[in-house]
Amino acid sequence: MTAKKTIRSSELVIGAPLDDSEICISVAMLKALGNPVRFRMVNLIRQKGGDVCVCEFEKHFELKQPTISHHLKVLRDTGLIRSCQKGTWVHHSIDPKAFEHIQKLAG
Amino acid sequence: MTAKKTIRSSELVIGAPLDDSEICISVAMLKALGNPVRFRMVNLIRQKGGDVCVCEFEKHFELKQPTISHHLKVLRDTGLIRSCQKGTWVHHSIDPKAFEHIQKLAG
DNA sequence: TCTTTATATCGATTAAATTCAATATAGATG
DNA sequence: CATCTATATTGAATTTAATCGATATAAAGA
Repeated sequence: MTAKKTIRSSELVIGAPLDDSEICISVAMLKALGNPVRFRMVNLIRQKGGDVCVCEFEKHFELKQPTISHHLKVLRDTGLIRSCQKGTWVHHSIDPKAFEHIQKLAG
Repeated sequence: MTAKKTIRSSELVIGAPLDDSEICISVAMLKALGNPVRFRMVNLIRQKGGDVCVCEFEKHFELKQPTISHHLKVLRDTGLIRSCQKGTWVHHSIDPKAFEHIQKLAG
């Protein structure tokens, strides 16, 4: 269940009459962040100021590479992070729009 | 896995050096909201302005009463809502502190 | 106190998420 | 092009979450 559509930016708050696609995207984001591994990954990227590669995550988490890769994909698919390939490495950074979106929801 | 402890209110943002209990509480909140049923429940309470009873949820969701009750418990245990018994009915309302917390995390 | 009504809990079933070994891919380098 | 290295994908096993029927509890009213 991926959610790649963009959504309107006004009145996007829990409590407003949200349509199904808005709810679907919002829930996907919150669910993605609502996992301890992924939360810590995002925390790490923010601490590092962006551009963290997969091998860096492997150092910080006692998880195998396919698992790291899986979680990064979930974060990417929900729009929380962006990935950019630089040679063999892939650098991951935060997508600020997603966090603005969550802020509005809670606001 | 419940998370009822209160947490410090300064610098509580993803990207700051969060300790385990802060992460645990934050993740529990996000996970609770990251479910379509619970998201819509919170949405409904906010739309109604608070004080929604279980039977009201039963009208809006095609779920049996034990399931509704279960989801409300998850929302209560993570601090997103508060429940207050009035006679036989139980009224549910938002706990604003939880939403401030989420806003800070994303900010 | 007996019954009714609203909500909660328990136990079982089903569905979904997490994890990893094995394998694939794709860029870099010799 | 052969190989090495970083990352992705696949498929299977395990764990966790969602759902519901049955039943319990607790307040209200007859």
